[in-house]
Amino acid sequence: MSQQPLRRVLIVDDEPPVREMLAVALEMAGFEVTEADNAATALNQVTSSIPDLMLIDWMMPQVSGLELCRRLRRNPDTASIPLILLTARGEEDAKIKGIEEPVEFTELRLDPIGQRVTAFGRLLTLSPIEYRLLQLFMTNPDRAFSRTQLLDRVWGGDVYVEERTVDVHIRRLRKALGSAHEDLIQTVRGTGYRFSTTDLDKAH
Amino acid sequence: MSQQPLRRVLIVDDEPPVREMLAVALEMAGFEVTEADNAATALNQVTSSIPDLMLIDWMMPQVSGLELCRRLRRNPDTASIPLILLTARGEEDAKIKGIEEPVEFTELRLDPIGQRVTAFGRLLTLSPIEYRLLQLFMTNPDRAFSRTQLLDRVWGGDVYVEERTVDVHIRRLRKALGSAHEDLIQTVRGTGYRFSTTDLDKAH
DNA sequence: TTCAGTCGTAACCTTTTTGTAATATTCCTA
DNA sequence: TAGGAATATTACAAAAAGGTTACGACTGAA
Repeated sequence: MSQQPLRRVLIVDDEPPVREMLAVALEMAGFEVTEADNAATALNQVTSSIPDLMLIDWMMPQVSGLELCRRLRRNPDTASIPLILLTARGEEDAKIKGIEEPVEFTELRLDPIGQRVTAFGRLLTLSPIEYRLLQLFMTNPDRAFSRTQLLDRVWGGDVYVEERTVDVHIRRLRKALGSAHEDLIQTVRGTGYRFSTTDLDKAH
Repeated sequence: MSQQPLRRVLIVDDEPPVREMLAVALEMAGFEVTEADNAATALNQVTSSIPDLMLIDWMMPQVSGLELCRRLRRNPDTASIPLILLTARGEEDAKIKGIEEPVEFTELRLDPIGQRVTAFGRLLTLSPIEYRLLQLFMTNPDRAFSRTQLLDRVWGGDVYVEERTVDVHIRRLRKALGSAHEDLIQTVRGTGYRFSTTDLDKAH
């Protein structure tokens, strides 16, 4: 590799580990890396210094990668930045589709486009955090999340709130879901919470 | 975006949709894209034409992305190609480490993603310590652990608890596993415990 | 500015988990 | 086969974890 004119790369990804991995790989490859953990920060950074390339995570809370691309394209100053959307693999595809397609379990339906949740066809009222929590859960069923993971992925990596605060929001979410669906949010003792419809019979 | 000297990009990914997506994005960004759906093909292509950058999927059947990187680094001709390993998001990391594949022995199944254990398909109720004990055992079958080792690896190195306490938890774990699986947790007299499906003890 | 909706925390309550000690059993070997 | 050592079981009180509720601080819209 003779020259290295493509120097500055801006990575936009809400998940620190992924960002870190990419950053390390790119730095080892000789690039100058800047990071942003959400679309807003990225847009901000871009105005002050135009990178030569942007790596953008498709799935991000609040403003998705796709939306970030649109905004960049809309602005003449940033319209010509080469963009690479980082998508994930196999099981992740479902998650990506999860942005555009409704997810449904046992009459509980989450519509990511309209950002609405219905139970038996009736609209539920969820606060923003409750909605994002539920979206994370429903797009990752049967997966246990620690409180820290939930904070990272629902609140965002840069805020500091008590872990116990998660419990309170779980409580609020359960309450909002109503008796018919509240047990879909299961407690994983010693760890955190999990969304699951398979309530395998307890052996005893 | 004045010049565009970094032209040729080789994408190595076994999944057509992901490859396609990256290819389209890169081509729109002005790059010249070549594709390979496995490590062998990639190595082959690289010898005939050295790309300016390679995007490599970490998780590929047969030869993993990481292994492909090593091979490229080993060869002086390809050692200096900038590489970007495409990893998936958060949860994938754990899978790469191999922690997350479900483990199963004789109808006893432990699912690390959901943090659940089932016996004959029915959910078992395990306390956090019991779960961690079982996970250690099942991921290290046929290996005897001393009480001290168990304390270190399940409780963590910084706590002080009596060694006898391990016995109590083994008892609880066996009980929770039920008669069909309790003997999988074998006592190694004078040493500690072991998880095994083969009962080699009888010989002497 | 007011009002309703959200949030994060602290406080308090309930349930589960855990560590130990005390007591039974089982093993081995003298 | 008896005795001592190593485990298995049980019971229980303390500690930890999670559930709930209440409340003050914010935020935005009216």
